[in-house]
Amino acid sequence: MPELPEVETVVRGLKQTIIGKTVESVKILDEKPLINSKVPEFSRFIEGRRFTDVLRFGKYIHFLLDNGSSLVAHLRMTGKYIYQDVLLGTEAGPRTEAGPPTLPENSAHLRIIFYFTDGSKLFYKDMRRFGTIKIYRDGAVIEEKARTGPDPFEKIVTPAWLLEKLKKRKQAIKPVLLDQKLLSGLGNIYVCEALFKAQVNPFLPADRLDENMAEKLLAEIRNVLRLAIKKNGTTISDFRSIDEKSGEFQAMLQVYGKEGEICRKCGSVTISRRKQEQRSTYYCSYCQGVD
DNA sequence: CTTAACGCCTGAAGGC
DNA sequence: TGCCTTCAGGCGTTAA
Repeated sequence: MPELPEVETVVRGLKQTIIGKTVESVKILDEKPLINSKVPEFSRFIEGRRFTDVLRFGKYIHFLLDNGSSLVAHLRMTGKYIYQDVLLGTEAGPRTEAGPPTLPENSAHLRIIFYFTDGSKLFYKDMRRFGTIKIYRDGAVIEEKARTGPDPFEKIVTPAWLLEKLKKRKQAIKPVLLDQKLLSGLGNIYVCEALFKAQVNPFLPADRLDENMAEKLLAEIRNVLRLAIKKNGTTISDFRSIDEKSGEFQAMLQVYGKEGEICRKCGSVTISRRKQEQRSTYYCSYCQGVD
C-alpha cells in the first residue's frame, strides 16, 4: 500500500505524538512482523525505552530510542500505525464532544500494542501480515540504510546521476524505477503518475532514455511526491494516517486506476493498463507514445 | 551482474 | 446464492 508520501504522512503523525513517550509494556498478538527477534527479546528491547525521534528513509519508518538503538518498520501492503491518546472522561462519564474513535484491543488484524507510561497507546495493524519490524542495537541500523537507494529528494540525485544509473539497465524504465536499490520511495502508483507527467513510455528500455527525458522524469518524480505529501498521501482502499484520516491525493491521480477513462491531458484516447513484471502499469498510449 | 517468476497473506470484487 | 478467479500502495528469495 504505502509509498514514500504515505510513509512520510505516517512518520509526521508519529513525530507529533510519540516522541518523548516511554514504552511501559508491549503486547505482541502476532510475532510474524518480528523479522529478526523473538517475542521475549523484542519485549526486553523496547520496554522501558523512550522514543527520541521518528524518521523515514525510503519506505521505512525509523524509530530512535533513548539508548541509541532503533526499530525499523516497513508497512508493505496493509500495515498501519494508529495512535490513541489517553482516554479522558472515562471516570467522570462518557465524553460528549467528538473525539478520535477508540480502537478495541480485539479489533481485526491487530498485531502489536505499545502501551506508554502516560496511558496513551500505539497500535500496529496489518491485514495481510506482510509488514515487518526489525530491531537494531546501537548504530547497526546503518547497515539497513545502506541496502536502500537514496530518496529522490537527496542532493546526490541529479539528472546526470539518474541517467548514469539508467544506462546500466536494459529493462523497461517502469520496473527499474520500482527498484528500491536504485531510488527509494517510489511504488506502483507514483511511478505510473510520474511517467505520465513526464510523457515517458513505461515500456522504453531504461538505457534508451536521453538527457532531456531523464531530467524531465526526475523533475516529475519530485513534483508528484511533493504534492502527494502535501495531500497526506493516496487512499485507494485502506491507507490511513495514524489518526485514521484518509489521504487526499487520490483526487489528483491522472492514470493509476483510470483504465478506460478518457485521458485528462489529451482528451483523445482512453487510459490503458498492461502488466509489467506481474504488476499493472497504467498509461496514456497517445501522451506517452506507446504503440 | 541483471532479470523474471514465485511466494508470502487476507479480503474484496467480478464473472459465471 | 455460491464458487472460482483475479486483483491489491511490496519485496525477499530463487533460478536462469
